[in-house]
Amino acid sequence: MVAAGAQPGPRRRGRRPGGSDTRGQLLEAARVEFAERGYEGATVRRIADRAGVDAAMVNHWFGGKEALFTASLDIPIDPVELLADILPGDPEKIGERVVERFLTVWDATGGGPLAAMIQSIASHDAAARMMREFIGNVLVGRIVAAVSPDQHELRAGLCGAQVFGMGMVRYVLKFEPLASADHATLVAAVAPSIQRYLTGPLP
Amino acid sequence: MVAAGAQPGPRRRGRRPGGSDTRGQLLEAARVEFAERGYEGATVRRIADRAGVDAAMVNHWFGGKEALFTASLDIPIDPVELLADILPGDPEKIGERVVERFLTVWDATGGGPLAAMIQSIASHDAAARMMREFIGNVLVGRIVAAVSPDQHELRAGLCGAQVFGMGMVRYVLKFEPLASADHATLVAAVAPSIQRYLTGPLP
DNA sequence: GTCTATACAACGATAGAC
DNA sequence: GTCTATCGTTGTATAGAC
Repeated sequence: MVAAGAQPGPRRRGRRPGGSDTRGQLLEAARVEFAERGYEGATVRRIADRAGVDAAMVNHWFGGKEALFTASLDIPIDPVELLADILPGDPEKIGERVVERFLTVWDATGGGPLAAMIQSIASHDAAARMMREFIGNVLVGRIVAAVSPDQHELRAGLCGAQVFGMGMVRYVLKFEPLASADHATLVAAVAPSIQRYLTGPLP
Repeated sequence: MVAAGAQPGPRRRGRRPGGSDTRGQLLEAARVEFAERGYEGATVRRIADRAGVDAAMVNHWFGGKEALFTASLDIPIDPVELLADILPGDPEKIGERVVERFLTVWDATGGGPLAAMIQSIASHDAAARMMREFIGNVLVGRIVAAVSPDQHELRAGLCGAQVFGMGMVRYVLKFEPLASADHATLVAAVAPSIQRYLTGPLP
């Protein structure tokens, strides 16, 4: 579609006076768009639109769509807050806190971002690599480092698989009654598995 | 639609054998392409090419790409074979057989189809609905119907979540060492959870 | 003046619709 | 088969910083 006659704001060409943070605004817009639409669904033009700049700025500042994507994944969520909520307390009940916490986070967002993230992971190796490193080194990695006696990486993978699967079935597949079950039911059902993956005996 | 070539000889009674089955060939081609490339990755032209017909046939027979997609999902895999391999034997060891069986299936395909399926589920409501019904009514549904004492749907969802998550982390995310772990290790680690979801006590 | 940030235009590719 | 829309990308002119 051609630009409509009513322009929302004729953007001037040339360098902006003052400190314009185009790069930062592109990053912010990219996080939203990638989260909402996945890697394929998000378009460079739309991200640039949201940032209020031209699409060419993506190439200028990042080199392309993929580079923008990886750059935007630097801090998807705040791990400090998450870990501060999970780690303190009885180590024998950390499985319950993990399940409860992820349910709370995903319930709030409605599952859209989770579906977008899964879609990105499944369709783009770069996204899979990013998420893999993020889960292993930051999210689950720090949990197992804090509470697991051995085999930290394997435990992290098992724990991630259980949490990921629960999110997928509940929020993406929307499989009933799991999709509508309350937190207490799911915590009681799933937490023992998480607890065993984290602190229980492993082969 | 073009009929088979005019053949010399006496006129046959009844339905003519070898009539062109454009619709069926499109379905078959669509299953392969959708499985290999996901919904977005598969193109109407390529499916039609594989079927040996013109792309316009997709519109003619199905009405569009999405309708072809849903139609192609009718029978993704053969559930009879799967269940015949899992159900017989000690009910207390069915968890082990479930894990072993899915690992074998997915190891053989290398995870590509799984990634494509996950991508389709995450990006298309129609795919999610299809898979939900397929899992609930056919795959896991028959397992819980055979071995679970109660709460069949919840148990099916929990079981599906664990299996799905394991496949996602192992084949799509490729999270080590889980991605390279042998079957025995994963069966020993995951089967107890599956077993509890299927036959154990639930809240 | 030089350099950099910016917007605009247009290109080649591709996919879906008609 | 053709048409149209849209994608990511690139080239280029311009406005302002230094």
